[in-house]
Amino acid sequence: MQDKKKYYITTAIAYTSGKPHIGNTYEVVLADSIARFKRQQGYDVFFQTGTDEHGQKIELKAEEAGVTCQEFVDNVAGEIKNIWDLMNTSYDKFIRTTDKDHEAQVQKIFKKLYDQGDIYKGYYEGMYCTPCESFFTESQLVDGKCPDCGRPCTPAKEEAYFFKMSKYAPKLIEYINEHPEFIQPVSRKNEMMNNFLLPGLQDLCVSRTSFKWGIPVSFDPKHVTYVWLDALTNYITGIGYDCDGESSDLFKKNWPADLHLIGKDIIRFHTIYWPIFLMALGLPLPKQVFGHPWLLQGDGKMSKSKGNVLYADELAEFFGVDAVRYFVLHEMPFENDGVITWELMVERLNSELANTLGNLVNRTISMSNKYFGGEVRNTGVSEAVDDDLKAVVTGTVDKVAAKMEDLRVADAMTEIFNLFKRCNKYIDETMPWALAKDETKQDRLAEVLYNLVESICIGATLLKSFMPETTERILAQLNASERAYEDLKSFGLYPSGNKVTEKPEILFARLDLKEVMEKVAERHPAQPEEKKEEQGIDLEPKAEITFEDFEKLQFQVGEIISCEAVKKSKKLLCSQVKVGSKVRQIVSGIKSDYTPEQMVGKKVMVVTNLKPAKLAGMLSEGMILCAEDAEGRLSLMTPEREMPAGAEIC
RNA sequence: CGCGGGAUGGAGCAGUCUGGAAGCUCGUCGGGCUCAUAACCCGAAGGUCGCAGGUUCAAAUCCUGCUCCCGCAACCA
Repeated sequence: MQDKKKYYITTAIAYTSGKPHIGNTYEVVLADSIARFKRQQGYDVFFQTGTDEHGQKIELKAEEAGVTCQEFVDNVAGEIKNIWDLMNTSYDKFIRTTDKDHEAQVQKIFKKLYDQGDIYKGYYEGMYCTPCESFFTESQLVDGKCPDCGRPCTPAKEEAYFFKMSKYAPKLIEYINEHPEFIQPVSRKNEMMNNFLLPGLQDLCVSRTSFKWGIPVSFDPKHVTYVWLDALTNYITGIGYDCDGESSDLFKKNWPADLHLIGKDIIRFHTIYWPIFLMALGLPLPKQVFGHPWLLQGDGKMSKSKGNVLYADELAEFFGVDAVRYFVLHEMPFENDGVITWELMVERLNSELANTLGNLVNRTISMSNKYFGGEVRNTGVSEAVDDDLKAVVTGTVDKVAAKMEDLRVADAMTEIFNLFKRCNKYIDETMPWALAKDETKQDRLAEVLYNLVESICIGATLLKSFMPETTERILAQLNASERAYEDLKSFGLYPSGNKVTEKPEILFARLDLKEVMEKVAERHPAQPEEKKEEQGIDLEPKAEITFEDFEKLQFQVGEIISCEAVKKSKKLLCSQVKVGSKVRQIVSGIKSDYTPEQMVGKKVMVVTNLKPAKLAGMLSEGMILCAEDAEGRLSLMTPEREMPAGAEIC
């Protein structure tokens, strides 16, 4: 037996800052369908996924939750793994970046790259704003001042390690040009080239001193490894890479990866930084990186109060695991983002899964039982109509394979469902119920049912990569075993005389949209707004101040003389405000609640001794005060009686 | 001129790279059938392919300009 060809596929590792929603889950299901299909085709597949567990954000989240970082990530990683398992994903390895062997390897890699001169110690050189504790580049400054607070910045340096990206850029450009299939979809390739590679790469900061939750730099422990060198390397450490040359057999067999499946948002890191790291380590580059689109939630923005945040486990509870797998795989286009809503889920489940597939299996089994006591016989009494059915059925595997080769998973599934639709049509063409009434046509009737059962077996086998459980359920009902991949083009392998189940089980029950929506509403009651008003709004109390502190503030009535929207900004209005005899300019973030026309003529409460600042390049001399409710709606504070501009508020 | 994505029959999308009869699913309407989960099969209606120019024998597709949406970033003194 010759060695099977290997296929190493990875997903991006999920960040353990919280429970993954359906969009995150989509990626691993997509990878799973590809991995399963490759296995079915006879590849020796290794499928890795996992979690990315370091960083400042996790440090903060853990602190909020009142637990240690380790406890926090253990918890979330467990949750992620549970969802991956629930979705029936067949990963071979679940790596965590807090795994000891990963951490050790990252330290070695860091050291190696440092020793060979690719990583050097340098400084964030930039303009530093002391009060804001932030660095800015020259270009970020507004009139040479801090874009945040408007105060002057001073040149400063902070120690950090950098990776010399530019050194490898020419090699990478050459590689990408010579391997057009490397970046998928192809449209992304130009984006990377034009925006990043051709203009010249900046060196990448690979360490931080501002937080602790990370892998320490072994020779300089006040630094921790910053995300990319830590996270991206999971693809090699997970299969046993060792940079001292002691790599495992698993690594030797599987590297380079055949496919990194990632979200379109991190294409840059996977097609530029990661290949360059690999070049520096002297390793071959992955064969392909596919930046898939996103699965968005419909109904406007994702919002907990609207009750429309979708999680895989809850969807699975409503619809079943395979229905959710079907949905995310089938509804996701190749290049553009897909949409998921409860309504669409129900529609797909009813029309494709229940009507087309479930009903087909059900009616076929029912007829076999009704006419032949469940026995399915191949009588050889064929007619011309059979030919097209057989052609479609036996031709499907190649079509599916072609689509999968291009990673067009949704299209591959459509091909399989075309097979099932063809079967439904075949039933109408042959009208078994009519044959049943004719004594002389019993053998023909048997043949028709045999053709159907055989077709369904082939279709069900093809479905396995996408809906593994459904495949099993169908085959069990047909009392058949899974077909070998190479037999999917051979029609007639279902054993003649075999018996199907007596009681067909409903594969997918139709759902009533209204009922589902009611259940959803029950579970996610939209938070009534009135309730909040009744309850009032409690704020985090600020530290007590003295009267002297208060006296430092000056409030006055201001009259808005004119007002216009600030270009380049979605939220800002720029008002000319008369305070006393002078007019000053104030920029405020209230565009969402007031139009410039509404503002003009209003008397408002103004903080007049606030240090002027620049907002979106506009000078703002003061602050117009507003009340804000829980939804962020604003209301100007205006005097209850007529008051002259400039009147003190005290 | 911050970055990016989008605009195709009522809804959701494909087609755009590599110009060449406008397609899919759902919905609507009409018909057929009754084995089946009121399902299945056939047919029909419905589109200025965002707007305006240009290139071409030919443009949803290429070029130019514009409008409107949506993310992200920034900003809510």
